[in-house]
Amino acid sequence: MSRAEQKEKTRRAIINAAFQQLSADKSFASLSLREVAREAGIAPTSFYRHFSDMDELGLTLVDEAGLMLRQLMRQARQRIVHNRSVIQTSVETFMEFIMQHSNVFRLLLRERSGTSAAFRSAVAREIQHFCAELADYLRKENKCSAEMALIQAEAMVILVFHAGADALDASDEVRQRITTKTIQQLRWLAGGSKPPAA
Amino acid sequence: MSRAEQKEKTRRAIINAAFQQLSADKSFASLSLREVAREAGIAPTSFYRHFSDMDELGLTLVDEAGLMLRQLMRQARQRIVHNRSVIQTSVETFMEFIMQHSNVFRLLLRERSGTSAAFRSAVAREIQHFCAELADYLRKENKCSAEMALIQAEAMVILVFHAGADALDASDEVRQRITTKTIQQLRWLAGGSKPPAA
DNA sequence: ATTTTCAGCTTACAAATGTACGCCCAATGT
DNA sequence: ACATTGGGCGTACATTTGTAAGCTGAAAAT
Repeated sequence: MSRAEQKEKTRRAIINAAFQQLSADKSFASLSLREVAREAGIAPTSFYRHFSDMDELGLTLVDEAGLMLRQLMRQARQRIVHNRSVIQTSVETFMEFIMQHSNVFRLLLRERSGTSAAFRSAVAREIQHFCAELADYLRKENKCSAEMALIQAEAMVILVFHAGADALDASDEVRQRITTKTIQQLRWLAGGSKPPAA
Repeated sequence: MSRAEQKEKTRRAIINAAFQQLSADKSFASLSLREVAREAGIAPTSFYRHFSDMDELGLTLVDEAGLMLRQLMRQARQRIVHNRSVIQTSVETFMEFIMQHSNVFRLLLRERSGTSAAFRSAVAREIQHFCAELADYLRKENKCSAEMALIQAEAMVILVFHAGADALDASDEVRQRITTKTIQQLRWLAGGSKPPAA
């Protein structure tokens, strides 16, 4: 194996190790360099060959999470075409998605209001992308102003993300109820802004 | 000073020390027993005379935060009577409140989706109280079902809390914009549910 | 073929942490 | 007046942490 390939491989091992350790009971902040190195199967000091410190690793994780968000958005859009309710389809897709990538989602959720300013703004940036895309869709669909569309999109994203957070630790049955509830909430938001004066 | 009085005094010193150390860059999880003890002006081992461990202290903090939430609710209600818009008054009161008690609010915000299950459920309980009170108000005001009122209240609380989180670290000007935005979002929610079919 | 590069290792150390153990002494109980 | 209680302290120890220094061996460059 070439040297570059090998290096990339261990780099991924570190990233995967970090994601793996992120669970309901373990936040990124509570993760230690040594733990990650152990899980990745390398010596603690070898970590520095790839990242200058844990923060740099963290920002990489946030970037990866951002990629996943975009993937989610695409997936939701594809399903919308040949289905009934846009909102219902989107929320259900979202729920499926976060169950599959729960640790990625947990990272975004926690660092969104976490202790590191760098992390907070990195997460905020990713979520802004997400909101902007949704706002664009809403604007075209509802013919409202770009400003209102963005405000509406932000509210929707907050509600969906929050529902996701609750759903992560819930049973299938409770998750179904959360989904229904969220759909209702989004419908209120969507309905309220459609007619500029009605 | 009586012994009981003295004990209560140090207990409060510990609690205050903990709240003091909670800032934008310091979560409860990243707080160490020794740090708290140092700030409170006692020896590390004296901590155990009041709390069996940091978790017990944490739950106490959450309880205190819950008390403050109820105080906030009362304060908002008082102002509503002799003012114009209910939503505007409430959101503005909320914003003022969290600026005054930012560390208390930060605790609730972080532990809401934190790493300790005990904390999460404790915070969830406090927020549920808050939602229930609001839902009660909405039900009477809007004559909608109790179930819908609760779902609506939950959405509102999530949005307001989230706005609060953003506002904490923002400039006065940005905070004003956040306030306006939130009011708009709540109005959509409120408007959507008032007429059961319209 | 020889030199250079560099990912990964081992060893080492200082700092911080949680907490067990036991002493002290002033408020309380008898 | 004497005994007990209990809050606060100092000491001590095992762990865990981040990271500095230096070695090794194989891939890459010459």
